[in-house]
Amino acid sequence: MVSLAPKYRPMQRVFEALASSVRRQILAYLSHTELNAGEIAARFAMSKASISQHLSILEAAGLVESERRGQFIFYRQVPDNLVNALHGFVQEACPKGRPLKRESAALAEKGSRTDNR
Amino acid sequence: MVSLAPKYRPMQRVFEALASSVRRQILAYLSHTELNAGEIAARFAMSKASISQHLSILEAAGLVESERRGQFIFYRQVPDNLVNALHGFVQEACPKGRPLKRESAALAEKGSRTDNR
DNA sequence: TCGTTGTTTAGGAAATTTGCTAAATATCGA
DNA sequence: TCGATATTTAGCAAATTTCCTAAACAACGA
Repeated sequence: MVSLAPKYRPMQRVFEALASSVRRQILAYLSHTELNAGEIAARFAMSKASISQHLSILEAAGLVESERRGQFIFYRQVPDNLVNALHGFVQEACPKGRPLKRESAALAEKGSRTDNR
Repeated sequence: MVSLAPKYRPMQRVFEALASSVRRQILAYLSHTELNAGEIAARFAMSKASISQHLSILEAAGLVESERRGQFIFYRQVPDNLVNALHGFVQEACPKGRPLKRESAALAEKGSRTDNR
């Protein structure tokens, strides 16, 4: 009988955000550069309104942040947050001795734990 | 205009599987040991039928595998698959120069790429 | 073989997600 | 200030997810 984490916990929001391939693709675009909402929307066969909604979900999950500059609103990844969330998860869910687990453990050792779980 | 990956692609199934906190918790339980369906269900305030459904989603995503031994059906994590899926994702979606990214790149260098993307 | 235990499948209701169009808000440039 | 451009918010329909109960299936032990 585990008491499950409430829905609003950071970890939950992150994984819900990552469940959509559209949102994962947006994150991939933002891994190289920042882009404004229109530039992002132009890369999908979907209305701007829908992309805007996806962006707000990514933002609520703490994975991206936005900044208005003049007429445009630019989006960029929040550094570390995605890594930290995945790291926290891998910590609990990956079998011991697996590569990513070992790497994450090493990472944890070094400090800099923001603990997104 | 990106052509999004079809829904049945491994990566998509993995992230859909991870979107549920129940399923992530199951993975966490299975990281230490294998458990039969009843033992897993006993840890949640939820019907056995529902847990069975969650298990089948995890199995369809390739994250766990099951084996009947007599009266019981045992579940265990499929080694590497979770790590590989996350690794593939991090590869595309995490900003360059971030810790996990560098670690993953090093991992990729070593070969053993199953490429779950 | 029968009854019991372990697990899944079937069917359905409630909640959530996803996409759309239309309308609202914000900024720019003339 | 007006009109055009950029983006979000509102409201809604369709699809999906999640959980439940009841029934079916599988294996054990007497």
